Amino acid sequence: MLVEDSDLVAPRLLNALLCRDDGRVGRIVEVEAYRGVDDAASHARNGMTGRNAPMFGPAGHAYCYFTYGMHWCMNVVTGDPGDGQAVLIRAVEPVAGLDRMRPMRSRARRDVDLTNGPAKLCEAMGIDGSFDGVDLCDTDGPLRLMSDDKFPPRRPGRSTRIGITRDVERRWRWFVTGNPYVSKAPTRKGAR
DNA sequence: GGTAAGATCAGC
DNA sequence: CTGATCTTACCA
Repeated sequence: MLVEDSDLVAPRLLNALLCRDDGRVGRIVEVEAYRGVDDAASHARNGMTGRNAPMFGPAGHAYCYFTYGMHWCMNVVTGDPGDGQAVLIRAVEPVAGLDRMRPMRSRARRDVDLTNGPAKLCEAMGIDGSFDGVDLCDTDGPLRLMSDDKFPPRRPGRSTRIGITRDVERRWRWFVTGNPYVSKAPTRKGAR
């Protein structure tokens, strides 16, 4: 069920739980789909490389990458092996383990700044390169994707993707409308 | 071997 | 709006 095109999986990951083995838990409130080798904005656009190899592996595993010389971001691989499809987790709402997150994000004065961005949530939850490729469905793993009784929103907010320079018109970003942890207010263009 | 750009963030 | 900071990937 996770093995599908990333733009179909992405909105369904909203309200799912990202869980660390130490009790830190975040509810996913913002995602972006990167659709593989045909997506000019994706890290997979030029095929498999050393860095993006996990994107071409099995669905349900993590793809973590280092960028701008200082930040880690994480994706959920969604396609069949060889597809290169993944969903970037752009924001979560902390629901447990806040006391462990705050020390990791000492620059964040307000709790809302703990996890309202793709690199911020990784810093808060301690996600780095050592999580690259881990199976998010492994119940004994260090990082897990889970669901509870809170279903994905029936009508999620939607907009163009953030921070990219190619294929900027596609509306492959989804978020929980009104959630304070969403990283950016929807851009006028392409927002709803 | 050199280099440009990068799925970001914080501070001015 | 700009600086930080450095890995990756592409090109010669």
